[in-house]
Amino acid sequence: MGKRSDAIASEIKSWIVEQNLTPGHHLPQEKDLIEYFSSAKSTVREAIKVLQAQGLVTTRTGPGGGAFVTEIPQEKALSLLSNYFYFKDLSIKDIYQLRRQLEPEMAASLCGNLDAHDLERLKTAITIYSSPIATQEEEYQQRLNELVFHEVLADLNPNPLLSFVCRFLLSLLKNLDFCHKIYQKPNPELFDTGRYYQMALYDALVMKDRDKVRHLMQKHMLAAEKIMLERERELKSNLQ
Amino acid sequence: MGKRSDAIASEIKSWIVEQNLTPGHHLPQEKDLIEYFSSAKSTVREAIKVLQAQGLVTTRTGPGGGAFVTEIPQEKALSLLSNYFYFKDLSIKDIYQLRRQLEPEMAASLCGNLDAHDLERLKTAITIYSSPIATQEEEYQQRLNELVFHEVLADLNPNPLLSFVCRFLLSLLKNLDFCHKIYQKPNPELFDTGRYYQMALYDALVMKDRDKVRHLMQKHMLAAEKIMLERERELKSNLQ
DNA sequence: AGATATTTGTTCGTATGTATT
DNA sequence: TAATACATACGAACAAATATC
Repeated sequence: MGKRSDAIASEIKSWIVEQNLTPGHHLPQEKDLIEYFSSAKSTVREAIKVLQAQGLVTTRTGPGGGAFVTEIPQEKALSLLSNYFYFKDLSIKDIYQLRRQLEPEMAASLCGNLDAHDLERLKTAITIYSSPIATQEEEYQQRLNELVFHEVLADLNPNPLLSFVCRFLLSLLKNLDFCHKIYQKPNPELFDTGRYYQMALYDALVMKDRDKVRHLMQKHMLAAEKIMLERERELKSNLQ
Repeated sequence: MGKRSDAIASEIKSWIVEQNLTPGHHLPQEKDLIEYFSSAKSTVREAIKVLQAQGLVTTRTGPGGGAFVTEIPQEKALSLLSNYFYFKDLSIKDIYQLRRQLEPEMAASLCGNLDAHDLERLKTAITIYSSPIATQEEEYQQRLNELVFHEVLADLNPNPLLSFVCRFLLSLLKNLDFCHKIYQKPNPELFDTGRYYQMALYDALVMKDRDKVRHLMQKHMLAAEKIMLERERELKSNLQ
């Protein structure tokens, strides 16, 4: 891979680590990079574009503008990672094998570390999806709102790794084609058990009963997986 | 974000999903893309460069060349994701909170699904790091070889998600700055317990004793975490 | 508020490198 | 070996965005 622009991109990237550049630092301007690498404008621009596509830098026009080192937004990282799994053909079983392990740990580790405001966020996340359903479109929205509770839990967790992986699993449930189809069908069973567990989890979090939180989330995940697997089976048999 | 090249990149990306293009499909040639988007050469090239940086396409020169849809290599996905955590300041605790949950599940789910060849791979992974240590440099190599066993386990696992996350945790242990430092110091305790657990795990996998596998890996992770946390503490106090 | 200067973004034409036939 | 088809690199002119006065 002797491509010049790629070489420039990786050299600039190694600047960032070697000089310990932090978000906000600005890289040399285009014209200086052109001179430094003695390359053409387009070539340098392609190099910057690579870094931009990976989320490492952002650019601004105008005086004082240029390319700035940036902290990759979570959304960007989620979308970059989902590309990797696009051709991997994930199943409900695959996703829940991780959720079963991680969601209980995440909820438990949060126990006792939530202030009143955090608990309030969780409460509103639950109420969002308690409202009655009118149209078919709202049906699907309810399925998504069901996940909001878990998204809030992930947001509140101080472990960036755990938080990210859980959010990624949630994004798969939201965006994966077959999950999309599963969620589009009415699913009162999933709705009822989901709501029950979320309310019970909220109470246990208020009580700071860590073991109960963990245990409830384990049961919640097992129940959700069971229902989702059934829907997945139905979906597959309908296709044949 | 009204940038033309980004808009072109995301339109091409949506072609890939809408037309269900699979790895190997080739996109229109540069000149056709230029015509289709009625944009300049450099602009279209920057768009392709974005997709390339994200691993979605690769390009080839020469007749029959062009941009081809590709399956993102695992290495590429690992490196893209590690960018996200570069500024996140992860700790041993963060990493092991996930390893504690996932490694036992991974090993257990493998139990009974390994053929003779797979077991052979595991065995050689263990023996790699049993050889005696001569130089200081080999000391560090030994620390890395210790992880090879877990990498093989991840490779063998049929769940792409579980496999990827475990590999990512391993790549953090290898590449993160402070882990690097921890691993550079002699650590006979980590070495001995590691080797003990890996051999015990191998035996349990041969015996297809799933509960024992899970239990051993849980203890292995707890032991490793304990030692790593101590080293991390030492390192931090040395810096002050 | 408006003009200006600065910096990235886009255009276009040309030349070079590389793999296929 | 030569011809062809394609990406890659070059460079100068122009457009758009934005901070400053």
